[in-house]
Amino acid sequence: MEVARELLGRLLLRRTPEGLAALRLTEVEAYLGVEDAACHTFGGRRTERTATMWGEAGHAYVYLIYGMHHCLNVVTVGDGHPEAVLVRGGVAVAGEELMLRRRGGRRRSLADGPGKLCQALAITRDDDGADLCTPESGLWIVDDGLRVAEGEVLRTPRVGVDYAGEAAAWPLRFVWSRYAGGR
DNA sequence: TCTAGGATCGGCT
DNA sequence: GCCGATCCTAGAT
Repeated sequence: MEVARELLGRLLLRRTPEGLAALRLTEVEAYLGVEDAACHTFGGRRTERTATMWGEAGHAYVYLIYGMHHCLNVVTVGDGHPEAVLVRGGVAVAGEELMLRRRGGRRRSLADGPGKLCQALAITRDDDGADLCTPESGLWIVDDGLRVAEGEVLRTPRVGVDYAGEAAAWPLRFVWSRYAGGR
């Protein structure tokens, strides 16, 4: 929850042969590991897919959903505690034209959803395990000093986890209110 | 080996 | 607001 809150306003950068692109994060969700029924590692599940969630904090956990979209997560705790933050949305601060091309010219919904965000940044399963703390990975997060005021942080239940029982109601979705609206 | 279903998106009504 | 696309993953057999 702490990392989710702190990621709002941070920059997610992406370097590929096509060029540099950057998003300022506006929407994230916390997934609290083995005790969270909405989390892929609920109940201690440990599979090939979720292997990176069980690994070192600060790395990317990328998975495919609905057979066609990718979702990017930031692995948090580490040390046997497989928790993560799902990156759900951001606004362009660099490389907007490049991201537009990848998104098929959809300027109004460039990266306001986890699948769209991955498409805009060309993130796939190949990026699973990437070290998000160094530019050398080509996918990394930086703090440029900007801070999102506490009064601008909106908290709601997470999206699409109705099946998760009690956990479905936990207010683990963090949204930068000035960018709320797009889902 | 089989099967059900999913941390979504976009087009259509 | 509804619904189909599309295929991997995980659990059951």
